[in-house]
Amino acid sequence: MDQKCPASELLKTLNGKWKAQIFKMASIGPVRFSQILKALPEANKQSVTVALRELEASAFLVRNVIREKPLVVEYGLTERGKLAIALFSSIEEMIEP
Amino acid sequence: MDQKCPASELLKTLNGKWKAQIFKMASIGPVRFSQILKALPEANKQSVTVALRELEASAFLVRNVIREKPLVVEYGLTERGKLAIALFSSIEEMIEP
DNA sequence: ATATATAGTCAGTTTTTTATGACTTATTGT
DNA sequence: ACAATAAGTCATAAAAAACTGACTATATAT
Repeated sequence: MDQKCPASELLKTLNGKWKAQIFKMASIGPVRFSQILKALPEANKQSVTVALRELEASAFLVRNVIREKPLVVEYGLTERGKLAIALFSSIEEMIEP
Repeated sequence: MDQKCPASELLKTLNGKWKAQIFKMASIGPVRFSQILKALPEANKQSVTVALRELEASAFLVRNVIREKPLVVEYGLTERGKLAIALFSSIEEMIEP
């Protein structure tokens, strides 16, 4: 595998089945895992987990453990994540009427 | 399969192994199939074909037959394609230094 | 006559991405 | 005591994307 195109790689981490929706939710405020699953009933757990891990790894989201026992976790946008939101907005503007 | 997120779908058609590079080439001027293959030696024919078909289907590129016999074809950006170029530029600006 | 270039197509395999269902640890509610 | 909620993990299966190599047709160049 050989991409070597930074824009492509970035686009790839931004792309993925539920990522746009996750960004949309996170743009309002920090989101929890269960909250995402409830909001996206068609999404499956594993895919959401993977999406969150990837977005965290690329510094778009921060994982924040609110309370251990019982485990409560929140995912919030980083500054970079906010840039991604702007990107999604211009993508939405590209959608034809 | 159920996406129902227009932004996601648009992002998906923009994403794909050689699409960013194809856009970059087309931003300079109309490109030919063989030109793309030469510029991207690691790319494979089939993938490039599929990418071109998808970008054409989503109205980012126009296929233009210059001469039949011998067959010469050019792919150029549409207005929508130019919007995509702008999008790629802002993606590039997101890449960390 | 043979090779090269044009722009692909086709069948088949490999790789990557998504999805499924069961299971985990700990807490709160009834 | 029992069910539900929280945030996942794990092995596996199915679906989508990418790759491989051979092949097509027409034309120009050697």
